[in-house]
Amino acid sequence: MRKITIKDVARNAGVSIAAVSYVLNGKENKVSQDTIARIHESIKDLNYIPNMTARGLVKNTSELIGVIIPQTEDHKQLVFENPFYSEMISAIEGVVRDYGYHIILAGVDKGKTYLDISTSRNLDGAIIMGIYSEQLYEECKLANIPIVLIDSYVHDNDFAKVGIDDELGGYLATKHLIDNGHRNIGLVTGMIRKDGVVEKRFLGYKRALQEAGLFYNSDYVFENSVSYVHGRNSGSLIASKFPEITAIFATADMVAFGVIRGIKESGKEVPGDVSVIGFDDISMANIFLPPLTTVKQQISLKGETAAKLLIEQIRNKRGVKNQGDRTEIPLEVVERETVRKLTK
Amino acid sequence: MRKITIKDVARNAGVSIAAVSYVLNGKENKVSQDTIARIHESIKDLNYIPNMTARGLVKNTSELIGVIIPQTEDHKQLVFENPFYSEMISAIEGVVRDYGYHIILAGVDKGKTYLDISTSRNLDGAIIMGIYSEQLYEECKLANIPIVLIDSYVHDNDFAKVGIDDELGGYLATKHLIDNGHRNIGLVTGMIRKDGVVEKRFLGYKRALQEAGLFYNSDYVFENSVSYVHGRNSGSLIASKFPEITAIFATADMVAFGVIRGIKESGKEVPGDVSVIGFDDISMANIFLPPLTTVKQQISLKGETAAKLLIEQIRNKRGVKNQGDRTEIPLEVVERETVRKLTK
DNA sequence: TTGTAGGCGTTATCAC
DNA sequence: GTGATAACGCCTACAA
Repeated sequence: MRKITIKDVARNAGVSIAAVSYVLNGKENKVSQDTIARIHESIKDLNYIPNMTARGLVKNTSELIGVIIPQTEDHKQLVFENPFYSEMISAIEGVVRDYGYHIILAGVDKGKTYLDISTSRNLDGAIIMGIYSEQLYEECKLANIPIVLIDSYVHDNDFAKVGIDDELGGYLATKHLIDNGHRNIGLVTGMIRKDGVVEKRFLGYKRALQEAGLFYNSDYVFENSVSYVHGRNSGSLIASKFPEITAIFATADMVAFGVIRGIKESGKEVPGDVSVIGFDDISMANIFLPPLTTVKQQISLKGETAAKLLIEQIRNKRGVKNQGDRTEIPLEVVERETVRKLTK
Repeated sequence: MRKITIKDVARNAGVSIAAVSYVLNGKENKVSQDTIARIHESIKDLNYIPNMTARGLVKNTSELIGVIIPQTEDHKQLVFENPFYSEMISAIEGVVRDYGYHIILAGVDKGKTYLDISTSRNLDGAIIMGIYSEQLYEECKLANIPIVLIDSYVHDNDFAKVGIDDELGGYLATKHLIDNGHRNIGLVTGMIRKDGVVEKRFLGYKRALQEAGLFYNSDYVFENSVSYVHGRNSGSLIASKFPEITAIFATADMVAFGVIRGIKESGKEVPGDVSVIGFDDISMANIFLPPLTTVKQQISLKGETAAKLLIEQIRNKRGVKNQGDRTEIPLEVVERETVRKLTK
């Protein structure tokens, strides 16, 4: 069963190839009403579907958008265990589809894989989630396509960025704890890297402490991977060795889940003995028991925004150059059941 | 900055275009060692990256694999909130990448979108997750590319299928409850559709009941969407109106989470008052508190298997036609803390 | 308004 | 061994 091409519809409609191409591309003013009708009919008859590959070759576009995702180090699997990413991708796919694009999902290995996929697939644009090496950013520039970075603080005007005010988020979380009467507040977090979201949250944590006249104690920060197990380890460590800590700010919900587990395993209660606040508000946060108090970032909105920004850039290719702005999605703490008000 | 092509490489190396193409495609026996070396050097020099689009046009392949995902009805968002899918996609992406393919992620709207994407993008193959209408399957056949269905029981030898023995899973879950002394066992589940996974699990539930000489009571099955909220509603309903029910089989972990929440909200305990067993063993199952007893399907393995099967089919295009086999991933119940042994 | 023809980057067939 | 050159399916001047 041969694939049917523009030629077939041309023949079937008794017109030229060019005519078909015209109506396919909306240049209908170049074609008579009669021809248009005949062509449309043929298209329907033959069930013709344009070949994007061929089109892409000549128009030098692909209607394809790359979504690049962090790689877990060990597994060479996408970091999908964290539902955070799935929610965002889902959102991205939604808007992108509305505009007629499709998504290519790809992890990036070591080496220059990114540039590879970008140019070999002729991507129209890309969304990059999470933080990467400088090298990746350099590659991206070479690729020379619109790119929007999610959650990156890289100082570079070549990329549009969407994210949140992580410093504020850290501040909000910590302040919420302070407002509830807590004074010795632990921080359980992933690696604090320069210009990473985690660092900002950490900074917010310190600011809230300082503003409240509280002493920042570096013994109270438990820094490791942003993972459930790290949370769990830290939780039990805190519960057993740091009885003075009455509240914990975990810089990701997944970590918070671990913290709570660890605490409970050490025979203490949340929020009875120690309060916990998370970060992200992934959908599990409200499903977990007890429901997690956390600072909510609107994950879907973030994805949508990134997608829209990207498409805008793609469409305005010739237009104004992107300014490197960072558009920020609002934040709010949502109170559920893991933070207790300290009376006394 | 013009994109550099095979032509540039040829010129730079002082050889013909054909020669370059040869070494690019491993037909090195047709080219002298010297030429090969010069070409490789030029490639590196110029940082040449082949254009898959052009290649695809002539070879009529794309090295692209479609991953089609169910659509939630309301939101037009991928059904990604269920981490189940993310885990699988992650697995798929991993193996597919190893073989040099990329993944196009797409939800399918109403209408014939699937065929569209498949032929317009010239997909080399596709993986379809979940259950769809007959119409979709018909479309797929028209597309005429290798397709593997995940979790489908469609009677059709044109597709390879990978899944699990859902009937057995349902049986195992229910039997586990029975073995722990429970006699009045509720079933909380998504819609029971003919040939759907849920129906099979339902059948397994009934078989276990029957085998144990237990009465099947249709009042005890709570059928609605496979969602957290449905679980929650059913949980509280059961806890308040069906005190005789001491155990519940929820046909998905997400539902089980809801059930547990509902039960607790009605002032009862899990597993103290009522036991709950889930299905899937998504990663949250072990993170949830209490850790969920559930029947584990190896989600990643399922994705990997599907991907490998598909690639095999793609590679053997000329070879044996797929037999429509359904390869099944083993199942096991993993005991955690939501099922209590009834002594009485 | 319509059709012809060149070209997008590659591959592959044939001569040389 | 090597190199023209005709496809692949489509778009778009340009000419008719």
